[in-house]
Amino acid sequence: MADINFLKAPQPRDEAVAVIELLFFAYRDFVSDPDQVLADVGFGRAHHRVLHFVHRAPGMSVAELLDILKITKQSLARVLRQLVDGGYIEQRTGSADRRQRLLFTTDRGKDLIDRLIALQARRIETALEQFSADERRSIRAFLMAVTDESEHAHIADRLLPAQTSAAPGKET
Amino acid sequence: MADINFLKAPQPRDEAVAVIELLFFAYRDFVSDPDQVLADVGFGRAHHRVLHFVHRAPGMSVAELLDILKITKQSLARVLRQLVDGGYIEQRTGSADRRQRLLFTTDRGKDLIDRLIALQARRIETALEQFSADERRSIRAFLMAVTDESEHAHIADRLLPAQTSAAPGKET
DNA sequence: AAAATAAGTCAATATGGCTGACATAAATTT
DNA sequence: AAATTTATGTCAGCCATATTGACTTATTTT
Repeated sequence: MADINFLKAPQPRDEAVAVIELLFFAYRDFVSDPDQVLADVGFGRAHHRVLHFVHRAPGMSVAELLDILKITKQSLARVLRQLVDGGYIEQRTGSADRRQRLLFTTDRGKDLIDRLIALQARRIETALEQFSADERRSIRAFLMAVTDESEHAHIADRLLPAQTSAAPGKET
Repeated sequence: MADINFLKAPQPRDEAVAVIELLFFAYRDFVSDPDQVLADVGFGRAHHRVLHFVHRAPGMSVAELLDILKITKQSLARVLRQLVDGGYIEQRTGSADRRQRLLFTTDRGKDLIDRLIALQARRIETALEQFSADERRSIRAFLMAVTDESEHAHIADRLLPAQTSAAPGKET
């Protein structure tokens, strides 16, 4: 077997470097899954990211989206415009704060993002199959730990509950 | 605590979506660590990636590097030229195949990549601290499983042995 | 009324990627 | 030996995504 070495218990720095590279390879391959579907509708990965997060947290403001993506509003502008013009995303004036433009996916947007998520989820589900519930918990906890501490509350509050709330009665 | 939900055991699709997002956040933050250092020398993330992999597998050919990065030679050209012109990477004609230009980091290149790796490794080491050796093995195995199957031999052969061989006598 | 905020826009620029075409040298095949 | 293939480099043009900076409009907060 060629892939035995990475399973060894290496020195801390070596282990970190291995994980750095594994993160690169994993990310490189998993973000490329939707490329063909995106190209067919004339979109890129930036459109995918916007659609994904709007879908996952419907009604989010533009400012919140910018904060998740960590890009400037000028960068978002073109991509969001194309998504709105193409009928994938809808903007509604906020009721509490009428300055806000709250973002929602349309049926068309939902159809597209569902197809994109299916491609990536298949890869992730397959990768997770070999692990126990505890091991999967560790994997999720590790990825969270790699993320900036300051983002944790953000992520847990706005994104992850949206998914666990779909499976109620499943406490701790 | 706000970040309890992601630790729950969710439905397969929900779990996959959570992991997709966690991968996005983890990658987003960990690749940004070296940005300031890179900007100081006038380089970007593309230079970092090239320097990293050349450093980790000294003497690799241009073709091998392209295969790892999954970009075209025209995309690599400018970045590699700047690294060579700046004295960070050295090209030597292959002895077995004189068409090849084998790539090596110079002392200058090693100094820079060492600083960049230190930044990312600190983040990864900190994230790994809370996990046992078995859990860490699972984390590495998961990231490998997310990567295309066809890349496994490549990664294990060319990259990871270079790091475990640096700590000899540390078997299993 | 004044100041701050949310969003949008215009303009210029940088980075990193792409395709296509072509050139050179060296290795391999016939 | 000639023809072909391979490894690399290069020119030219283009596209997608991102940046900074300046400014506008509508709305909310002070």
